[in-house]
Amino acid sequence: MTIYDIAKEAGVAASTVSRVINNKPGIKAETRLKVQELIRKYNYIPDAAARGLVMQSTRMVGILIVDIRVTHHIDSAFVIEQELTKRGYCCITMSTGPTDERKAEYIQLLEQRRVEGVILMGSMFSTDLVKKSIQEHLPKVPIVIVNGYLDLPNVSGVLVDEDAGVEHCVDLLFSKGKQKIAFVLDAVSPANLKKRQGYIDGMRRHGAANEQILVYEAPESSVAGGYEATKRILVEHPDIQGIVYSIDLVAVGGIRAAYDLGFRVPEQVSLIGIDNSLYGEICMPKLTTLDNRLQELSETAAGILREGLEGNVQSRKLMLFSRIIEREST
Amino acid sequence: MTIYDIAKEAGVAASTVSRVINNKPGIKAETRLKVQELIRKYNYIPDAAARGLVMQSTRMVGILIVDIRVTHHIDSAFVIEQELTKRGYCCITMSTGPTDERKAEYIQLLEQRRVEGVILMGSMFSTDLVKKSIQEHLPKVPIVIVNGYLDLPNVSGVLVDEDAGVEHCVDLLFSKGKQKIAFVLDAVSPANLKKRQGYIDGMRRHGAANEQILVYEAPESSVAGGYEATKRILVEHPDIQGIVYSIDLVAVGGIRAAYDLGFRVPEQVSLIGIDNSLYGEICMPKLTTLDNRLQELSETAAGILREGLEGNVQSRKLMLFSRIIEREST
DNA sequence: CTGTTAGCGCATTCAG
DNA sequence: CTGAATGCGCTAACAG
Repeated sequence: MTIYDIAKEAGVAASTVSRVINNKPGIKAETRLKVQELIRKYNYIPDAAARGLVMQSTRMVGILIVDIRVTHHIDSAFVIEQELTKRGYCCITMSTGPTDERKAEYIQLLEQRRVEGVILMGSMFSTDLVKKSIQEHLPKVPIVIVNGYLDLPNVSGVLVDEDAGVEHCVDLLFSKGKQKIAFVLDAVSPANLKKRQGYIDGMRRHGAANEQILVYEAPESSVAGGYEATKRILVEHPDIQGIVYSIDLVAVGGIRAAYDLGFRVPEQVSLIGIDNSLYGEICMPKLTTLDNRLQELSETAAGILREGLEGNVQSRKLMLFSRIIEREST
Repeated sequence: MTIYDIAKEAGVAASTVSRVINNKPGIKAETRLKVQELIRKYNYIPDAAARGLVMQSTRMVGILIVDIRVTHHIDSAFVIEQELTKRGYCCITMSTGPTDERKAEYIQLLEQRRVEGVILMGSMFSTDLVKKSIQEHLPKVPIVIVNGYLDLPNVSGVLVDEDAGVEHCVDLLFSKGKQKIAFVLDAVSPANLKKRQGYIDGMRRHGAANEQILVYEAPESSVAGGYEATKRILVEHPDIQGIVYSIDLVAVGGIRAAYDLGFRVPEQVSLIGIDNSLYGEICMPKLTTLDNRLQELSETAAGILREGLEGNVQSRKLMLFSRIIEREST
């Protein structure tokens, strides 16, 4: 079923059908009605690709995520998708996987689909290879990185001051008399390195010496990973008083490890996560967490992309402020 | 940049460029090389929409989900997306929201994009309005419903025997001497009604009278909803011995409610969830849960859709078997 | 081995 | 108010 089929049966030209579909003025009410009736009769809907070809506009945007199963990423994608769908855009959301090569490839896939805008979810996209791929394949398309940044004229970044936030976490622990504090990293990403730096700066500011800076890396970004890392800390430093984790998911494994090894939380050791995720509300005790403003971050990113889609493509860099949500684990 | 631009600079015809791009045989090695060089020079990639128009194939599939933030739905979508992306399809994943009208509208959106296959995630899509919309808009496109079914020649369903599974949960509780058992429903969906039926059948089989069938509805599908419902049960029936929940997320709220009200789990009251989700591993005690085989369900759905995409469109109905994973809450 | 031509489904001139 | 012609970027059939 095409406009020609409709046109033939209505006894008009295809252009007339096109005009009716697009609500263009200057059509006799009678013919308009006849055409509309046929459109309804056959449930006809114009082909978006064909229309896109002539209009030079696909009304598609791409959302690249390392792994859509990660809750804070998909939560953010949800917010952005809602906003863009409302404005008539179709979002193609893809899981790239962790490797840089794949991320670059997926940018190429998006070029192939001629997307008009791109969201890159997470600091993991702030890499040189991604930058190069953007320059080669999407040099003009508005791109927004959520919690990341690349210095390119068509790329914007919305960031959170997670480094300062972690520093405040350290402050909070010190204010409760906890001075021996460790930091657990779930993976090496720009965002996590910033968090680690916040930990280091906070500790230094409180007069910690080098050997009092305790950074551990979880074997994987999971509950089990947090469990393992925490067990190691608790064994190697039984007098530890506080642990800050790069994400809630891993912190939640830490809570279990502390319980299993007989450490009382928060009396003996205080635990803090990052993300303000559902995980932190489910565990026992409930997790104190650094809220990195995912909702606002996503809304802001969607807003910037929307401006870009409307023609105002420029590079911007915004910063939001994190805050601590204190619950039962501190 | 189009094939014509490449062709002109290479001093050949557009069709020659097309042949090179598509690796067609019968091109002099010399010209092939020259064209390939220019393609690389300009990072040229053919427009998927234009190609789709002439090939009559978009290589796009749609994945409709009520809410992509629901973990078991997005986990399933991930598996399917991986499989289809690997085969060169581009997935457009959309959150429809809970209303029937929106679900029907989104099916229309997918028609507009001329998708070649559709995944409908969850039993919430087994409704008359969705069925009608499929008949009107996508009567020929292969469609697979994950954990749902519609009687249409182009629609397949992959289901889990969650009713029998819940019956086994009731059996498990009885085997531990727990006879006073309630069931909590997080929402009214075909799948949840099946689960409820399993509870009722199980109770009846163990000789329960009507007044011993205790079905509660959580005010919302969330931790808080499960908390509220459980509090009500515990207050109205302080001698309750077991509670089965329609999903882990809600069960996890129940664990907290039991703790707050001073009920010991599992000694006093045993709790069972459904989904085998991460939530159940995070909470304390860890949740016994009915594994509804999400992974296999998704793989099977992807497999059936793949067959449909390859031309073998037919209506099929498959059933997988759930199993109980016993942890600390029973 | 390669160029010419036509057409995929649509919107947009320009005539009338 | 409406129709015929053109082209968006691409592939395929047919010549040569």
